[in-house]
Amino acid sequence: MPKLGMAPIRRQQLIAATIAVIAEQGFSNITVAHISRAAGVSAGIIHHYFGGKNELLEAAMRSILHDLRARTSERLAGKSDPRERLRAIIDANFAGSQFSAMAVRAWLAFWSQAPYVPALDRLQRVNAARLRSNLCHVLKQLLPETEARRAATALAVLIDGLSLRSALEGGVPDAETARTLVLSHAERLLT
Amino acid sequence: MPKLGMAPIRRQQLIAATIAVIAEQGFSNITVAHISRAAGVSAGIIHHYFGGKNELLEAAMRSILHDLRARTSERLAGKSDPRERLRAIIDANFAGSQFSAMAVRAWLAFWSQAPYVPALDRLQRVNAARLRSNLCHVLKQLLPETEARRAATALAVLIDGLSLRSALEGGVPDAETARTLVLSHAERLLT
Amino acid sequence: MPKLGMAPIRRQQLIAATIAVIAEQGFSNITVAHISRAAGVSAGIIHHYFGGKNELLEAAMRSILHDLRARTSERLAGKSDPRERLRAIIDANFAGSQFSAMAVRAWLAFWSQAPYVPALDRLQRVNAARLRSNLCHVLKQLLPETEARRAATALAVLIDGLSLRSALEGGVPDAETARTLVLSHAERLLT
Amino acid sequence: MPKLGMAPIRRQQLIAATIAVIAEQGFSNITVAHISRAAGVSAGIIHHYFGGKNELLEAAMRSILHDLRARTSERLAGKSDPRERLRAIIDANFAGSQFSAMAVRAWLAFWSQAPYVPALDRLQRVNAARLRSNLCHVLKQLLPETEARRAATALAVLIDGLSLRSALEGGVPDAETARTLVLSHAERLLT
DNA sequence: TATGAATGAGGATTCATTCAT
DNA sequence: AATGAATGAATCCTCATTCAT
Repeated sequence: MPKLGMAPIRRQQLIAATIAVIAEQGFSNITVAHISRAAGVSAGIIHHYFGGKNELLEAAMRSILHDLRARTSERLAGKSDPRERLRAIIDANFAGSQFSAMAVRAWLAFWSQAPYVPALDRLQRVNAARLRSNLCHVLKQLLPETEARRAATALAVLIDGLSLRSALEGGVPDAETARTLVLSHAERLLT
Repeated sequence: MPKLGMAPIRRQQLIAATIAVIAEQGFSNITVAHISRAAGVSAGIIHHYFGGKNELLEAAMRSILHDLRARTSERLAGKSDPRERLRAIIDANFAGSQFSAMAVRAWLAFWSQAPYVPALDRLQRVNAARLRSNLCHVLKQLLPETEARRAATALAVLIDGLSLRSALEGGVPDAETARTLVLSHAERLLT
Repeated sequence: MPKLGMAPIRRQQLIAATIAVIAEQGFSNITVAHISRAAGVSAGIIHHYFGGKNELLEAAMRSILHDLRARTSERLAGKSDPRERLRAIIDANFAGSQFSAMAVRAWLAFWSQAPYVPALDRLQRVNAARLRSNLCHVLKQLLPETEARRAATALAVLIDGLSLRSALEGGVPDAETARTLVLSHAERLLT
Repeated sequence: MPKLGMAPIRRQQLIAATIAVIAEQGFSNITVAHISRAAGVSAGIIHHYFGGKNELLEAAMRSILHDLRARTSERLAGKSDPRERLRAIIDANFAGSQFSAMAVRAWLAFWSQAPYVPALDRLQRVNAARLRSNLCHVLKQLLPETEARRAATALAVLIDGLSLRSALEGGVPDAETARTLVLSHAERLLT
């Protein structure tokens, strides 16, 4: 049932299906057939809209990253107190879809591929740099520069480590505990 | 040229080649052809010694884990001071081949597959539990139980997070910095 | 923007695009997408006007043959001297678009398909028969019948061989040399 | 039934099947499935031995050209009289498998592809140059150089044109008539 | 023990064609 | 009349696995 202006809808549909399938089957086992079936469309349409499997995968990772970024901006908006801003950054990484079971699995999948796929690697690096820069910026208002930088690295590593652990343990991730762990570490760094 | 007693040698050869190839190409891109070429043998031999690709993969992960365990025991041997023991555990995770560029890449690859392959999942869980248990055991001698458990989790997450980051950044991992980061965090937890 | 009386225009547009694309990409590599893009229209329209890819291909070959026939009639018109008529036939085959780089490539493409596509085969045979009959008719005025028939065959073969060579060599075909070669051969046959 | 040293046999088998299938189905319609079925093997083996469809196609054309070259050398061997040598060259082009129905069809197919496939183009050009050079060399012993060169071109064009015609007409090619036509033309050029 | 030949299932991709708008 | 969305069949290719030698 061909309609006009389906492009953005289908693209979004396919990206969502891709993330779901990656989370469910892992990166090495996904096929365009799986994805298209999950999206309720034919396999050929993926090439129509994305040009190929790799491009779809890249678009999916980009979408996840975009969501994270949007969530961070949103939570940061209107806050000026450094501690509040720190909390906002951490929360953005452990809330909503980001920390859902599906999202962490997809994260893990993309991480595992990034070293071998330049396009994914770029995205991963940009994202890592952004997280660290966000943390660093806030921490500089609370700590001396050298300290701030070290603390930013430590927090970023904790955040990634928790995502990883969550993906590996399965089930619904315990966002609350995760947040507490990072925040308590942050507090310790600030005193 | 059939020789007697080749089994353990060949098995070791193939496992080493597997880890090397995984580190170099990632998990989704390896083939038995790659592995056997890297090992300098024919493709068929893999089935002779391991029964199939999956079994070889499992053996490779088991081998990595075995190495880590051996290294930990070795460093722990003869030490009774809790702080020294803590340091030994951390060092075992960031030293020698374990933290080499190849090993972290292989780790990441196995992590990404574990949720979808029961055999790998078991290994991953056993390993994670052992690390936490090791840390917990030591920390209980320095902190109240609840605190100790929380601290063990935090340190384990940091260790995994650093491996992940190291795999993603490429190049030779900075084991020194990694160790420092974890140890300084540990110190903070103990005071 | 639907317009009335577009049919002949669109058909011509598509046929021209088809010939251009065949010349540029060869027969095995053309797609309706290529052709429609070259014609600046959508892919679906081809089926609207021609019913399918094969029919369009047939129409394109028919168009080339039609041009050749028109050119021959034109040059033959008003000439009664046998030698002049012979020259006219030859010239028609090596002049204008017929012998252009594009046309010879298209010819070659159709030749290569003809044995496997009845519709194209018919066209090819009709054309070959017409050339031979034209030549034979003229030559009979200059030579005994048996000789004439043999000479007609030789000239037809030379003409086809030159088209082939020209298609294979690429670049702008040297129509002048081609004409000279055939005409000098013709002269030799007549003396 | 895997055996050792099958490589050359299988390669030859597959090349023969390729030529047969091209002759039977044309270039645009052949698939690796057709070829492998004709050779009585599986489709995968083509990639094992040739790396891919294109490489097999190239090998097939190379094989045809190699045969022609061998046949020419063979017929030329031990002949020193220019007219005899000329006859030998022509005969090599119209005899045996070369002029069989299958071979001319395959020739036509390769011709049609050459302009779009560099590897085939190279082969085609080398072959054309060799034919012309062979003819030229002989004719220089019978005619002044300029004449000889022109005559070589004319004979080469006739030979190609006859192959083309033969492919288009189908059935068993009339090698006898072809040879007569070229030879009579040659005689005329020499007097 | 070890190899290389061979297979066949499965995957990505291409593409002519159909059809609602 | 014309488009672009959508399909599904067909094609090339990959690869784990099997097996005779």
